[in-house]
Amino acid sequence: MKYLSRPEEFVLLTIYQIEGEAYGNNIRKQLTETTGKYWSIGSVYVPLDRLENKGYVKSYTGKATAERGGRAKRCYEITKEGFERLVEIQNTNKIFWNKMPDLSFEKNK
Amino acid sequence: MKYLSRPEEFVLLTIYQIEGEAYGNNIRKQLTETTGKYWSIGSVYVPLDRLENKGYVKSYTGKATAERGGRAKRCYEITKEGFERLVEIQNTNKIFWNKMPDLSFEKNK
DNA sequence: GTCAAATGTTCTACAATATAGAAGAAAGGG
DNA sequence: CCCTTTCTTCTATATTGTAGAACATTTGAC
Repeated sequence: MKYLSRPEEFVLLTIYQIEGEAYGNNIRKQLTETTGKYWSIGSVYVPLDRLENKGYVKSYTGKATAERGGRAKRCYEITKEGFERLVEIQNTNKIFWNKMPDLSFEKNK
Repeated sequence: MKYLSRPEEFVLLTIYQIEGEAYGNNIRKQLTETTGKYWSIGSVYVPLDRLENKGYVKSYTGKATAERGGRAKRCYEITKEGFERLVEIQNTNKIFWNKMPDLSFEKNK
């Protein structure tokens, strides 16, 4: 097999979707909002590191212009390889899921 | 967080999709066919066990009527809890992916 | 200046999962 | 019987998940 894990997928996808600078804290907030679930610090930063090691994202030091203090941001952008992974995941999702009806509807039958 | 892992998701979904008896070897063949990738024995059976431990599937001993000998099959069916998980995954996929254009197309722009 | 608050990241560590494949079990055909 | 086929169990290592303490940096208030 060898797909990205779910957390890696969601982090990667979030970087792709965020408009403007995508950095750890930011990504974490977005994930919390999108999923409505709690994301610990580690469950964002660790996958981020691993994605970078695998070459799917690369980082640069963000502008230190924080609204109210704060440490320098480490911003991420997706690489070509990372993008290709996303395409692959999207295709896999299609294959597995497109044949499925809406299950939350199905449930009530 | 706490979603099912990818392998668990795919195995569970495959059980749902298979018509007739869903047992390990069967599921493995189906996964290979669906993804076009190699699935080792363990990468099917281990998630299966874990899904059962978590109560998302339950098993029963299948009919020993093999076409040409063979050990008794252990067949699986999805439980109510397992189905609810699938619904949840489908919803999460929707949230994350529905806003995305077709990336394999996007790539060529 | 210096202290507290705000914003971010690094690091560590243990739990859980992924993944491969050797070995074992059962049934049928010759 | 024994070989082939079909199928599962078991085991073991590598990789990921997940949480949060600790640390770093900047700003505003006084």
